[in-house]
Amino acid sequence: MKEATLKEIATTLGISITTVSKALKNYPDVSEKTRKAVVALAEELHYMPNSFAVNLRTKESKTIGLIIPEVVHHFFSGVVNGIIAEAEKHGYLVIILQSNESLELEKKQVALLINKRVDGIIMSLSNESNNDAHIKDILYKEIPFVQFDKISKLIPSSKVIINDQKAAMEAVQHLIDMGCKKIAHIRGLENPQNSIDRFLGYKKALEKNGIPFDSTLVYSCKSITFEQGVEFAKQILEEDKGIDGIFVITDLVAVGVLAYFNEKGIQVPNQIAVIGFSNWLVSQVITPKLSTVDQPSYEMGVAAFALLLEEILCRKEGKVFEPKIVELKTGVIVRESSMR
Amino acid sequence: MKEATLKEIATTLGISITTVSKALKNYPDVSEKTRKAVVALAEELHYMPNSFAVNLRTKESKTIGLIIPEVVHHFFSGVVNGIIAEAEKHGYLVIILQSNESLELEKKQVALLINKRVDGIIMSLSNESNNDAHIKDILYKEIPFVQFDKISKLIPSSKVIINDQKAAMEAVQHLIDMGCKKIAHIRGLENPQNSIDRFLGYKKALEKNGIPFDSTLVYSCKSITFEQGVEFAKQILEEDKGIDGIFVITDLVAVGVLAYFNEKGIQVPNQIAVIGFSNWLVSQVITPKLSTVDQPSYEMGVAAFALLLEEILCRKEGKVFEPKIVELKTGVIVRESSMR
DNA sequence: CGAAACATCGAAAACGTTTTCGATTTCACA
DNA sequence: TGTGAAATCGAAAACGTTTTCGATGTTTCG
Repeated sequence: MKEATLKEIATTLGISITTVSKALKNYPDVSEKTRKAVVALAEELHYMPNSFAVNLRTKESKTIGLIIPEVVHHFFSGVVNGIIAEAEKHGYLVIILQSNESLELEKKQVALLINKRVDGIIMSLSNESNNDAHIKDILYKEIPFVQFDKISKLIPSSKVIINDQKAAMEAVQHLIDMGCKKIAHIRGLENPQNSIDRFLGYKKALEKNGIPFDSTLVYSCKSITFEQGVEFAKQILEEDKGIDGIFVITDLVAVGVLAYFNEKGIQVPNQIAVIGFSNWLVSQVITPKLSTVDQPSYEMGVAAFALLLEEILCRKEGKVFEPKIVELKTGVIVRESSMR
Repeated sequence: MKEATLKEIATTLGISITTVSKALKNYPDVSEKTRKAVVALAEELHYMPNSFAVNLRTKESKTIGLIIPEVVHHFFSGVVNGIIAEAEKHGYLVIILQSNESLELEKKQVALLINKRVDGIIMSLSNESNNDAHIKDILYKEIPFVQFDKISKLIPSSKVIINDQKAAMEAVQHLIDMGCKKIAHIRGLENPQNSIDRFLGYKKALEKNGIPFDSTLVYSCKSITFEQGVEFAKQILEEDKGIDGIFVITDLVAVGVLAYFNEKGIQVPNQIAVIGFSNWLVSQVITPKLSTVDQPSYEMGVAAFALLLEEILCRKEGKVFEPKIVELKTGVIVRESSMR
């Protein structure tokens, strides 16, 4: 089960390794005759360049690393999809690692990828991560690096993001346009930037429409779960504050809200309108169908790889690379839960 | 930004490359004194072995390839999760490719992985794929290979599967136990093995309970979608055959059925009980909560990597490897949609 | 004291490719 | 026929590691 090598082709053809290599890479200084002979024999032996040797020689692996908090997540698997597709188009393969939102694991994985000498790294930070040494290592070693979604503004690298604040504003504006007067917000955890930004967007939308902000209308999730949504929905009904619209941090929680409202016979959207965030699959199959904000996950993946490739090529030429920030558009998807 | 090498350490310490290499790998024939000096300097220079060179020398990359039909799918992302976790535990990285159910892409990707000289390949076949040349290539090249979920029985490799037939039988048995007398089956596409097996399981369960099989109670999906479920639910109500239980090929379609029944005020499970397959996230958040069959996706990933690793190690010692088949247990998850 | 055993080291080959640079041959043209 | 240019080839170094095998020096022990 020996693999064919340049040497093997060279000796059977009675020429040098150099010439064989050149023939296969269409160098101009090899005659048509020998080129054809080489190509023919290479074909016959199913010759494939040994990528280990090529890597060593060229100092690149045509492989990039990707670290995300979790694969089993609608948004991230969409991004993964985009990255893989775009990478493959350009002859790159993708190694995926999962931090499970653990800073410690994330550090290990960065080290692994650096050690593997990937040509670049794309990453969405775990919640605990921020401006840590392992990230600086990447920059220090001048490894092309792109952050997406959960980013650290302190790290000077290319970034692909959405404007969470603007997206949230549009979602709340939509509720207002639908006639909602008293809008609650079920927000995410304290720390994550997107949680904060969506909250700020909610506030700004109220301001812009002259609606006074009322902090008792903001409910903070302890965890991003269906059950959390059920709980807050119950609380909202019990408090009976006259809330007629809810902007929820993400669809999963929003679906919990809908489930409880359905059970209690609350009319959605007529009594209370609901809008979520992220356009999970579940939002399209729930009754009533959930309005939400579309995050272009696939496109984010494509953009992230494009930026990475740009940096890879730029550095290859020895130039300095100026990090870029790409902000992708979101869009409100209006469905039954808010249409009135 | 020069990387430290063995040579660099050797020259600054005035010893040979050989000794440095041995010192770092704890060979017995290097004195304690020099070992400590080497380790200290290596630490100081942040020495990391150049994996390209190691790959070339050892002929292994500590990397495996994974080809799946699609990442953005609850089941597959679960498997991916298991594989990545288990691989990392053993020092392996995972390159993921997506066939998008296209035979052509699948072929290209197999070639890519072979060319990359991954240490092994794990794969779930696309629907069109069966006993094709590109798969045989893997075996011919003696690359460790494991199939999971969507497999070809014609390919003699290790496999990780669930018993779709048995799982389907149990699901239907559950409906019967709940008192269903006339049970319909919404089945999947014609070709895929799991679609066929689930159908056979449905038939067997009926037989076993002395219920005559009625082919007019079987509805064949043209596509695995929510809308398809809605459509068949409508048809079932219109036909009014007295159906009181439905076993559906997968949760997504089952949720479509539930949505239509909800809209028409059909009582689930009292008038018609419904059970799905795969335990998608959506099945837990729909109203009524959908009974389903749990596929241990994470465990399948773990098992698949374990088998692959076994083959890798076995072949490394030059032994012949005898393919193994692991069949994982499924379980019926009883929720509201069938509990009565 | 001489031989054997042991401890410590290093030279060198090998993995397979890419690329530089010089060598050789061929050919056109003055 | 001689000269320069063009065409064609190959030797060799380099990438950084691993490992075999032999060399040298040191200790032990009969």
